[in-house]
Amino acid sequence: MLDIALLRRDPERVRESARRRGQDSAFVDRVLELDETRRRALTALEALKAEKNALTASIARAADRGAAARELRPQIAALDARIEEAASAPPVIDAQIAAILGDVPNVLDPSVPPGAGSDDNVVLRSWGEPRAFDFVPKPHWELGETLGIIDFERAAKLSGSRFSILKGAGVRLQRAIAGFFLDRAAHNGYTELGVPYLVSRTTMWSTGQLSKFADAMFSDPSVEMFMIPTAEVPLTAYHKDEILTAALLPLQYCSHTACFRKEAGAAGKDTRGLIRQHQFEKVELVWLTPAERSLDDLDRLTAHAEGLLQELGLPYRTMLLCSADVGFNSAKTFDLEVWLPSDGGGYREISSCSSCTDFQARRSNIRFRRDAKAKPEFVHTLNGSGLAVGRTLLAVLENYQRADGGIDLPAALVPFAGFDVIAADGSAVRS
RNA sequence: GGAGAGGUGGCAGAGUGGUCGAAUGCACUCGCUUGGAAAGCGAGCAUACCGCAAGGUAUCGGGAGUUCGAAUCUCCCCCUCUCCGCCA
Repeated sequence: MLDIALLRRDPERVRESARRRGQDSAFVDRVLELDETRRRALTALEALKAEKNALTASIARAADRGAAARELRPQIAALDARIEEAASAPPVIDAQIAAILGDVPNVLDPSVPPGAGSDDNVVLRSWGEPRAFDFVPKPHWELGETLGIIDFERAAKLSGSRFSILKGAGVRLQRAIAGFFLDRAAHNGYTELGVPYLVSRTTMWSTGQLSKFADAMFSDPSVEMFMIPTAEVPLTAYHKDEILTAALLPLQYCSHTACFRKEAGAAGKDTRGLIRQHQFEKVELVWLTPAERSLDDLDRLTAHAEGLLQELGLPYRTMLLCSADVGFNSAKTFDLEVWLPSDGGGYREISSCSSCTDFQARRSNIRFRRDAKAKPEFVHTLNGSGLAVGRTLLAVLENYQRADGGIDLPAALVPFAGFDVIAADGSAVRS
């Protein structure tokens, strides 16, 4: 949520950000108008309340309270009527402002390049050479089915489309990937949390997933619980309603969770394979940090995610998302796209690293004090995948496939997997 | 699911109808003291909103009510804890 003070102080900055996102900026004037009305109504109401409080206090001070109360009752009753009338407006206006502001995306960082869509994202850097194959590389779903380590058919039988069942070496490899990510996260200073996969409506709202994205999430309305679309939600909201001390910052958390998404808007896209599933695993990295460190720490977080791809020897490129492609919560986002050799080759998103500035912290009410006497300030929240586990699995399968259909594991995964080859018959082999 | 207890400032914990935004302790900040430190002493120390300011308004889990007046009384809801039941 934006600070309404920012709209008062610098409305043009908010308008410009909205325009750069390709969105209507008319809400700025609407909110400012409501705000003006609200303040006038509030001042009037508070004056009446002050008047009443003064009368009440005089009763408390009177020698004979009963007599004083009887004497002042008509005056107070008259004030009560005016107060009741004056009190009706502010909450209504507050709700109107909150409803508008709650659906306004974060203000973009100045360094975000202009653009109209994902084609305008900027390639910042590339790492690694895509491997030259002396055979036609297969897509991972073919590899997985041939090896007998991914079973889409039976998953569809159990749950429908966009589900998969990993088996044997496949699920062991997935577990190794997650273990590798968590191990590196620990080395990079992240504290691992085992978090709930179901969270309340309030929590979802406080990290910006609601109310705009309710359609994208699985939920149980009977208990008002939502299945997390990413561990960003519980990790970011972990310190909800807390006032932290500056010495604690920056805080770094990571978690390996399943994630659940309806993918309602992606009908017909990526219908084959592991790319787009209703349920997938991810290791998420989250920072809480002071404003002045926000962008530097975003670079650190991104470097941590990139380091994983480098250790795995997976070629990737780092994209700076353009103004139209930056998500609702984010002020600035880097996407990491991993090289997939199948289908002629191409880059696919495997991590998205964002600074949400104080946008989520304001919704979550997460603050800190610079020193004992300082006023609490909102922290900045950063998040990024480190990395998407399912997509890493398919990237490993495709990039490390052999002509015979077997897979050579990248060296970094071997200690976590306990094997270094998936043989052509699907068996895990330690050579 | 049943029964009970409880939710007060950064923390602990008083407060059961008025002068209570809230005792006290801890933590923290500043000062005195000291060669320095500890102890001791003194002062300060919740949040949000409105206002140039003085100041005002609201907030004791959330909401509604009683009352001239509610942290305190009533009702509803939420959460936590304990015991019982059930269960991976």
